[in-house]
Amino acid sequence: MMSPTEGELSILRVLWTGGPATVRAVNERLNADSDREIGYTTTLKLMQLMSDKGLVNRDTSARSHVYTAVAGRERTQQGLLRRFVDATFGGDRTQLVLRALGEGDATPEDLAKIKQLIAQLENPEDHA
Amino acid sequence: MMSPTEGELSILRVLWTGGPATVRAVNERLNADSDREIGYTTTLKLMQLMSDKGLVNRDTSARSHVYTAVAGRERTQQGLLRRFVDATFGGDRTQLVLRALGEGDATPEDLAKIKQLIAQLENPEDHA
DNA sequence: TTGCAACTACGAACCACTTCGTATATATTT
DNA sequence: AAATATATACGAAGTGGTTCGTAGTTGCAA
Repeated sequence: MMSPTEGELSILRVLWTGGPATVRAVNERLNADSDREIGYTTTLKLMQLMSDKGLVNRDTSARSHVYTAVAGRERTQQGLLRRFVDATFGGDRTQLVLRALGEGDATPEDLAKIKQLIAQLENPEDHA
Repeated sequence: MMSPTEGELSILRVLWTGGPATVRAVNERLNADSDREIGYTTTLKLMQLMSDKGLVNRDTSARSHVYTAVAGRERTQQGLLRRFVDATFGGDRTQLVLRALGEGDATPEDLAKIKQLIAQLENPEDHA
């Protein structure tokens, strides 16, 4: 599965969180979230290309086509993460984590979640 | 400070780890690390552009110019990380961390380092 | 039924990045 | 001194992504 570009990713995020949607719905959501005004046909074109690439599925039975994300959220994020950590941290994932936590605005809840995962990784049998 | 592109980043990584270097040295290091053969003039051009952008400093006193990274490693990585986490995880840094750790190949040493940082974040006064 | 609104299709321009060829200058070797 | 190797400079093309205008179609409302 090919990695989405930034523009494609912003559309996938809409479909991941809100479920299947029309071009208009996606475009409005996109414009609601960002300051930049994005033209309707721009979103349309992008979603058509995504359909060609197989990133989304397109239901053409109604006049307004309904698009559904095909690319899985976790798989896609994993793929992008790998590329990013290779390019920016030379593949060292721990460096990435340290840098991400180092910004200092993680909440106690965030830290708790992370600690819990670490505990699981250290003692797999406790949670198998 | 502007964010470097992927190509620029690969050059910065060489300068960060090895210190100031000539175009030839950087190009050889680049080719040693990757399978793709990168032309000498390609590296040259890229480094010239980086000099124009202020990402690197250029010492032209010798015939072979010597380049030094200007963009700081940590700052640059922070900037790229921010963009990435915004685009891919909607700005949720904790999601990024969980995903990064979830791949499952972190060593006990990695986990220890991360735990230590978390401890510091939870009890700042112990390390102030 | 006539006109207006909303939809899809698609070409084309634009932009940033990358890559390399070629020209030219400078050092080094024979 | 001539030939060779190595540098920089720079134009130009290729690529991928984004953006939008315009044309054509379909539904809906007056």
